[in-house]
Amino acid sequence: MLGRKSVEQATRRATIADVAEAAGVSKTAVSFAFNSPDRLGTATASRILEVAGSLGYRPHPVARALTQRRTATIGVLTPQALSIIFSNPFFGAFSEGVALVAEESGYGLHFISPLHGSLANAVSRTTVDGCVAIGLSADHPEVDQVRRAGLPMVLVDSSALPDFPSVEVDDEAGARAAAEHLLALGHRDILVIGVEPPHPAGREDPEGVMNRRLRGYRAAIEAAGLELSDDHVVVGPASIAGGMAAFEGAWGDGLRPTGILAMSDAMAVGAMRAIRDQRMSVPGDLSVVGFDDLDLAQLIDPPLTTVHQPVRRKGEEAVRLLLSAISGRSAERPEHMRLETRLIVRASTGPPPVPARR
Amino acid sequence: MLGRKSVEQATRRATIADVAEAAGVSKTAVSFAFNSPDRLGTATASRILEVAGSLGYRPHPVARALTQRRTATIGVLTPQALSIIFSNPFFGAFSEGVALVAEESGYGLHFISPLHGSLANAVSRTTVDGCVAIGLSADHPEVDQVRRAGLPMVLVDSSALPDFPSVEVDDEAGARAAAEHLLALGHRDILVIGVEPPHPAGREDPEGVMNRRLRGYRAAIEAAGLELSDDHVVVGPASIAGGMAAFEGAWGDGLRPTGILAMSDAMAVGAMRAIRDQRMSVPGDLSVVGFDDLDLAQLIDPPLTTVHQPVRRKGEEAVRLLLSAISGRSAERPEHMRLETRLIVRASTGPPPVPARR
DNA sequence: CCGGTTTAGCAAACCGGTTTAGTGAAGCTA
DNA sequence: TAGCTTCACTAAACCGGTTTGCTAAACCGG
Repeated sequence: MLGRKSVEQATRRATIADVAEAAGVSKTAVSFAFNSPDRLGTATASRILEVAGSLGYRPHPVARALTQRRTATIGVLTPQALSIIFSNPFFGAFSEGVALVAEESGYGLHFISPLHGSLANAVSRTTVDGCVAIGLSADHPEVDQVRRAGLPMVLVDSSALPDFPSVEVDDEAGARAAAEHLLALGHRDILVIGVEPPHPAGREDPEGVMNRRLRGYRAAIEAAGLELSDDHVVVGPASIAGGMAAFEGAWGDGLRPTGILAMSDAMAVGAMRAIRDQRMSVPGDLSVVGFDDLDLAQLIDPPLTTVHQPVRRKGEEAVRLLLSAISGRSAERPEHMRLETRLIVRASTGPPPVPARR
Repeated sequence: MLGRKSVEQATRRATIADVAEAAGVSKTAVSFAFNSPDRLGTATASRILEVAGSLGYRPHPVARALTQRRTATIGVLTPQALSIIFSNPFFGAFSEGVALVAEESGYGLHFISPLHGSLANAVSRTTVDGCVAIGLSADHPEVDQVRRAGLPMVLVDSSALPDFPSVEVDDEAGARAAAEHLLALGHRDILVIGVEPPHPAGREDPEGVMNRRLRGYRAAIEAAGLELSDDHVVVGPASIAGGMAAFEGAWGDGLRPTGILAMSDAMAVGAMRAIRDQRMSVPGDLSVVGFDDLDLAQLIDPPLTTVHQPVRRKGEEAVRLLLSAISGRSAERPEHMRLETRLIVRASTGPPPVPARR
């Protein structure tokens, strides 16, 4: 019975014209009854609503969005497939911040990934009032398409573009602090585990997060009179598995560092797991420093020394900037926020082992 | 300069009529050029596309959605605010599965939470082709609204409704296996840490996940000739903090269990942390069993004994069912899937300590 | 060179709402 | 009781596309 009923309703959804006819009024009146009841007589308004209810009428959201030029939705642009993104705890924390501000302002969230290869393509099919792009390199062709579409956008963790507002953190200073910490403990042989840029290799953004952090590491290392050679920088996807693979690769190549600088907590955790698999201990044999300071970092054993960045707040601020751009009350010049990072020392770092075997 | 340019474009976005006029053709021709170029002469089609490009024209997605009656978007309905949901690793894994299937079918993802209190309200404002609802109790009034709106929907982890397809797991069997494991190890005093239903308290769903798992635990305990008293069941939000608080509360009330059955991995982790704070060890002093088997479970120390459920696959299957409902090729009767659970024994469980103090 | 079929393109209707400009009746002032 | 407002409501235009039905020209075989 229910089944049949729902089939009938799926067949033909009630429209505003149906309600108008059933109630013996104009479409305008029905629209008023829903949107500005004070423009109607009390009796008429409530009768219309009643009729509408009995017909199961709901204003069609798409039609409404068309006339109001507003979808009450913001898009989150990600450089990778969503199925990869959602397994990344960093992204979860970021989304938390995004969701918090979006929700309290009555906006829904739409996640947009490079559908069938092209982000621009995906964006142009999508019904949003504006979007937050995370980790998009600024020279991406997609960015230009968005610009031409006239869609408000805020960039997070991208090299800043003058005409879009942006939110980033002081990656370089954070990275430098992490490296200085290891150096101060006495480490001299340091391996950097970097996050692989998701973009099709080749065009690499010199202002991307990867390179900014690398500059910080390198600055500290060179200030100590040492050198960071290219073979001491390995990369992989920003995941636990990626961290394991990166460490195992380097170890297999014969590298024997005493300290590891990982560009994400997830990779640091992966490295720690790989280290344990080699029957070595953290921080006894190797020290590990992460980046992000996710919940994860305190959770594991030993708790991870890492560079804290306000991931959640990045999401919040990005949406705030976006909402003000959408409402048109944005400043003359787009705002560029740079948030702080700081080193959190926990138990995954210590002095290097006394040189026994080498 | 760029700034001014983008302002101008934001002022007035090119429409299909603009392109038609500039190219000296009809709106129809422009539409054809984009959607079925073979209905136009090759020269005309490419000229139109060129003109469109120079004007920065993109078909307006909302207008397109209106005529095509399709938004290429599916909604994910959550019972709690998104800012809470995204911090839950269970949800991340579930979303992964959802995203995987949605993306490969060309659908975008829209997350819908109880905006301003009402989920139904949020749903009716949202432009989606169908939705996946997770953890919604079936007697929710929202469900009826969705039914009346004629929107295809799939229920996950809800008590199944006959006229909506659904995906669930065998919670009861999984819970029973977990309890039997503790009992077999010799535990006699067991504390259950349950997930608090997110709904406004009062109306509790006897077929909800919480109660299904509780039945499983209870069945095993009673089969062993013991009893699970009400004060040995504590609840809290399904998070690490919730697990800590739940254990601390019970301990503070004087309970001294030797085994803990937690209804989520996150709560189990929280309990383990609280136990360590009390200077006790897992599994030496207390054994802990989780539920879900997230990545988390293998990551922590000691690795968590837990009930595995195919979280990610739940997301995948739910979207598959939804897509077939959307395309109208759904079966006469909605399909109800029940996936398997199984106990994974790791290192967080062991025999109870020999009775020393008591 | 003729009737029939393709081809290329257009005008108008349509999707389902919102909004503007206006109309007739009732209420109020003088 | 004329003239001005206010009230309750409506017809028609509009948002920006797609789709249907049609026409005129080009093509074709005989």
